Amino acid sequence: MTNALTFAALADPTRREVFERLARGPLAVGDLAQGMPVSRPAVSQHLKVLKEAGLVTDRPDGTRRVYQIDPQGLGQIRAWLDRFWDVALDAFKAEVERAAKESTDKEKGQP
Amino acid sequence: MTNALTFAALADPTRREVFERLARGPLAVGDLAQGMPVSRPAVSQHLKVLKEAGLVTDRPDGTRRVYQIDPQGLGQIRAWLDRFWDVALDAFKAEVERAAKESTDKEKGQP
DNA sequence: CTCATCCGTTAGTCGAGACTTACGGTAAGT
DNA sequence: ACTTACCGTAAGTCTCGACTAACGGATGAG
Repeated sequence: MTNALTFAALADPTRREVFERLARGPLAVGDLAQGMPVSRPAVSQHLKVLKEAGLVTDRPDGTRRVYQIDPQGLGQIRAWLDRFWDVALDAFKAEVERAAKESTDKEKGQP
Repeated sequence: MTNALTFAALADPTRREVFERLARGPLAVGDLAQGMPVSRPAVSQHLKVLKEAGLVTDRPDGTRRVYQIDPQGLGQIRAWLDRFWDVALDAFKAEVERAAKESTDKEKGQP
């Protein structure tokens, strides 16, 4: 159950903002923190969490450090999601039919 | 961006455990809390969060209350995921090529 | 009409984590 | 060599939320 890190990483709004910005293209930490409501070290800490979750990758570029999206983390969530997708739809469909049946029973006065 | 509630809901391990149990079939709160490491009120609070996130639905059954999976919440995440899936793969592919080019440049001594 | 069962809510505690400030370390420019 | 730019990390503060214990409301059985 290693996807715990991935869910925890995407739970924070600031971290999702960082991630969505990186989705538009690779960025250095300074450029990333530019225009964000938090300080640069805060962004750096968030990037560390995202990296440990497999959501981003970093690469040194001189004195700068460029971050970029890593599909691996998204793959984790997608795999988890697909595990429940079909069963969730089936369960919901069954529930709708059950509720409909109960409703008709109520109209006729259930024996 | 209403999916904030969904991500926050799935971030907690206990809540994911509850959700995964419900994926195997509808359950009442007591049966759900049975065998879990937390108290019944804790489970009840978690169910409230999951319900507000659109991940579960509840239905009264006498003095009991049966909870069941709601596909809506999963749909939220899936939609969010699909927004980044293609662009993430493309970005990663471009990065791989860029790294390969840099590697060959280093071997030949980059002009 | 009790009595028992099942559940949600409130009050209160406690630990996790999000943030800032300050610091040290590395690479490029002059 | 010195300075500047850029970044990660350590220390400290503070808010949020996960949890338990206790209470109150609603339903079914006797």
